[in-house]
Amino acid sequence: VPPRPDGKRVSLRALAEATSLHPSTVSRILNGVDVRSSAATRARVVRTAQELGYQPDVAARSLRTGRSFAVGFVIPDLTDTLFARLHQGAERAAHAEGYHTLLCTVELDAGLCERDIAFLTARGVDGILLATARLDEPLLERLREAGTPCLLINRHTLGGEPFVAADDEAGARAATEHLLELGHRRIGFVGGTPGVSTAEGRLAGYRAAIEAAGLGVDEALVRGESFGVAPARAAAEKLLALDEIPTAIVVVDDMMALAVHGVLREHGLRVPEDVSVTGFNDLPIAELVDPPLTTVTTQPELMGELATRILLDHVVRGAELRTELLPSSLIVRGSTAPPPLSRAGRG
Amino acid sequence: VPPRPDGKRVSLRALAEATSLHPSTVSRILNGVDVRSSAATRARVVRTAQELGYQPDVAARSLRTGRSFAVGFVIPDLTDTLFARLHQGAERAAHAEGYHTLLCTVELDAGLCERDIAFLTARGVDGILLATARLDEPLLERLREAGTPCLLINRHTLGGEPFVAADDEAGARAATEHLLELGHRRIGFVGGTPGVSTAEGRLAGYRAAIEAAGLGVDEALVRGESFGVAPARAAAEKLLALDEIPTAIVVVDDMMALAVHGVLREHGLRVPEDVSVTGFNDLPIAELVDPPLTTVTTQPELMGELATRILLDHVVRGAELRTELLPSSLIVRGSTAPPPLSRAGRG
DNA sequence: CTGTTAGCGCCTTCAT
DNA sequence: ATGAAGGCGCTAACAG
Repeated sequence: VPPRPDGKRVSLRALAEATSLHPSTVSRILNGVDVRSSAATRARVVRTAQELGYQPDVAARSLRTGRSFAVGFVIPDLTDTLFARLHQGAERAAHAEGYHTLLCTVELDAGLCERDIAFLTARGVDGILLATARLDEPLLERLREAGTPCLLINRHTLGGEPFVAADDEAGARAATEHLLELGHRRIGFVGGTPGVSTAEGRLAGYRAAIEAAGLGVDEALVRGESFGVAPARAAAEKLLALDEIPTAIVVVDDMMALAVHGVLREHGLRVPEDVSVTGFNDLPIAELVDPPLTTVTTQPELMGELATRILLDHVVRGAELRTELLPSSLIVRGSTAPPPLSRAGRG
Repeated sequence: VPPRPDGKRVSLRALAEATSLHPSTVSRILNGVDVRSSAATRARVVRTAQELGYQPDVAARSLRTGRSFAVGFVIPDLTDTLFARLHQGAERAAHAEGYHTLLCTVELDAGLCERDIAFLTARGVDGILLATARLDEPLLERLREAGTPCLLINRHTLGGEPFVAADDEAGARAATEHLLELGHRRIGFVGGTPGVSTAEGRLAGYRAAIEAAGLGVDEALVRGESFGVAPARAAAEKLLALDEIPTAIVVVDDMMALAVHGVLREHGLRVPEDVSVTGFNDLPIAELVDPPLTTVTTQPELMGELATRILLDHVVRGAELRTELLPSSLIVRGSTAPPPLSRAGRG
């Protein structure tokens, strides 16, 4: 006896009896596969299926087809709004194909680990979206062996695996150029975890802009050990301990930018009058704080949606996985202004 | 032929052959059910299971047992950190029992709707955690009929359904009392969506504190049509349009409190010098902004964890669902201070 | 155009 | 203490 207390989920067999057809015929019609039935019976079946509220049993279907109709979504921390937004897009695209996402929460910056692979493969996900990849991700090989397709999202590797991510370099370059145009010449950088493409890409964009302006990169101005509020505060303190402090700081992330702002405040410095600050990701708070934060936006929902579509195109229809680089664009708000010297010069 | 390209997941049968036992024996041993085998063979089976990396096929197991080993988690929007934190706790507790959570994202304040029920029951979840209930939630009856247990989390109904939630009333009362102690007598309230327990409970706490202080509630000071940043701004504008504006505002949510702060700023008012502001939920940004936000904390991870444990105790072991009210506590930060008049009086 | 058959991997009753 | 048998609900080959 099946333990389910209510004995009345309509099965395919019940539907077949109701329509005086064979289960397999009904199955074919409802799945739109091998449709040789007349339009009349087809309509009849579909209608009674709706009337009886037929819902195919996913477990049975999975067992039979070998597909679970789930994609794993490996993410560090939904508490970070960026990842929540990525997931929102992914969920929407998954539902559109009758799929659902299976969340696998991992430690930030730890990459993919055995436990996660076990969790996801045990549930037989048909594919994986990995948002936490490091530049070197040896365990991807394990997934390949297991035959589970994997698409990187948000962060990419150096191994040439397909990914969907924002153009981090262009975003950081735009932010830095914006500061250069305002007249800043001494621009600090508060970065993220080394070995992670978002951190490295944004740093590269910062460097590229500085060098394109004919200025050398002063390595004393490049700080940041890892993502996170505490590291950001530490990095800011180091920048403020310099003999000559920067007049602007490019920060790798919005929350971290707010943390940097906090440290500046503690030192009696005002944003943007004394020091300009830029962030990354355009979190909802960015426009609520004072001053509203100049930042780079990256359309995370779109990214999640696109990545999921690409992955499911592969899983469901056998298309090739492919890489997409999404544009990032600068949003100028109140946290950036000309440097104090040029203001003094003007005044 | 099963479509899975790699033909080599170890099945129970493979394990049986490896141990020269019958599949059913192996099953019994691994599930710890009806254990009549000798300790020796038991150990041998467990060991080889680990060696071969045996993972029971969830689909097959679900089909057979009628359990899906998944609980649905109905949530409005992971972008709101509160819900992300609830989920984090829930996920942890679910994993501890071999369960996973199946996220079902719904519109904020819409309660439970047909589509969500269909989504979750189609996947045969063994239970549902509903974080978006309204005080009147007629569709819960539908779930009862379907035989899917449901535990409310975060918000409760008036129908007496079991829930796990924070003491919203006590939290708002504490915030209001704190303002009263600072000397405020004209305290505004920016509330959330009517018909939702968190909004109503916090409003009730505000009222209770005002009345306990021997003051009458001035209904002109009670504003707010629904949760959200835009409604919060509108409510703040209304409070500032009064002949005599409040010297403090209790806001039903942190993000909304920041929005209110923004409106105050636009009107040339400083927080807390001119107007004090309190929030609710203690989001991570609360301590990063300037001034850091005085708010009420509610341990959302614990709430998610506890609710999941209670639900699974019911699902797995048949325990009764029960209600738990978690304490909320006030965190005093920089956004609250004595009202301007008393400061003038002191000065 | 429709029905028959078989089996996905597992658990559970019943028989040894 | 173990084996045998059956079936959960569905789909995909192969007849008719």
